[in-house]
Amino acid sequence: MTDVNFKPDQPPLRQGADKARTQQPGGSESDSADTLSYDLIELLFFAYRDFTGDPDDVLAKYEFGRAHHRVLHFVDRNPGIMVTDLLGILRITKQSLGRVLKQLVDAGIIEQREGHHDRRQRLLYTTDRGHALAVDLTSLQQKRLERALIGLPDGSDEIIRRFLLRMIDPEARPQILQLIRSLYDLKD
Amino acid sequence: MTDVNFKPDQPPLRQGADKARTQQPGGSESDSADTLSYDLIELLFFAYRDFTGDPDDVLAKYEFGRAHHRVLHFVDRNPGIMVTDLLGILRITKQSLGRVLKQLVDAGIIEQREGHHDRRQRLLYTTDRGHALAVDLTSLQQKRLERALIGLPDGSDEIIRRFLLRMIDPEARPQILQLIRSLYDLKD
DNA sequence: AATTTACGTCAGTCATATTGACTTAATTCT
DNA sequence: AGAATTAAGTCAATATGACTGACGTAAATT
Repeated sequence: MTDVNFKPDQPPLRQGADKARTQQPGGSESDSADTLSYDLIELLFFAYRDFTGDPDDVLAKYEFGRAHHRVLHFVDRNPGIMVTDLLGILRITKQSLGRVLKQLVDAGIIEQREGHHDRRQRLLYTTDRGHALAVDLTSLQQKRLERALIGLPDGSDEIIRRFLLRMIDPEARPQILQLIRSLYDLKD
Repeated sequence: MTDVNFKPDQPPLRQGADKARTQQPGGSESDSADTLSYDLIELLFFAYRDFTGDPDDVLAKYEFGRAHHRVLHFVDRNPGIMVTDLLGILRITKQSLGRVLKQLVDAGIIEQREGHHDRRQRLLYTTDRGHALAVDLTSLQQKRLERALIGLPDGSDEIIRRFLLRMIDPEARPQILQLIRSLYDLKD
């Protein structure tokens, strides 16, 4: 067994069923409305966990964490991005970014250059090494996505893209679509 | 503007394009193989962020975090679960769970009862309050999922379920399918 | 009777995030 | 030209959620 610690020889969890509330786990009884369905929620939880797990393993060798990955990813995707814009994408504070960014710069993964027109700016770029690492991490995730998609009916990726886009807060979608340049045409 | 701090009046990010590496962001040039595509990766990132954002806001009022949510969720889903099994699902250590669980117990959200057959066990149950909170959080996420699904072609949810399942490490799938009882029949 | 299991706890550490205040330099506004 | 704003960085303190390693106790299993 890998990591998860189940005991498949025991009755699959839940040995108790004594209290008041009708003891149906995802109970279709006393619940809010028309039977909560948990499957998508839980699938998303586990899928995302494993999705981020691949890069995490590689990053660990560099003594980097997920925060470094996010910064590296968006800098590599947006060469010359301003610190302020990066903060906006990541929705973290300057102070949080500060430490992580410094480590990436010190490690020769990210480079800062003065802005052309605005000399207050420190535009961010990946170095060649940094770009290589970013590509490495991205292709791990890409491979997982490809493996998950093969075997699904034609047009599934389109459906999944639309689904994911619509999971995002409507107000945030325009900016994200802009970020993901390849999807300008995606039907909402 | 909500939260993301873009400047739509500026050229949509990236003002620089000077260095060596062909400055195509997701470069179809020098990259590993057949053009990395970033859209699904980024959609998943933002979708998951907003998906967890709804519960986070509610939990903040209780002074709880995402760790509490995960514990609450899986205890509510598996009434009478053993501490050991919960650790296995969450893939965290006893010590990490300890603090969070204690807070949930102190707040009257989760209840511990001695095992029937095995008196070493502290089986975990949500209290009525805890169950109510769990339902509350779940329905927020459920609503977001429903909003994302309406308008998609028939059978989309099936495709998405299969996709998400296949994003999970193959070794972990059996246990997860067992956890998500409603999906026993899901075609791999 | 010895071993293993379930649970808890003590103590220390780390990574990632937060808030608030303040500085410097550069740009923009009036 | 002077005032206000913006970009970036920094100091200091704090919180959360995770980790390791070690140890203890009670109950079950072998």
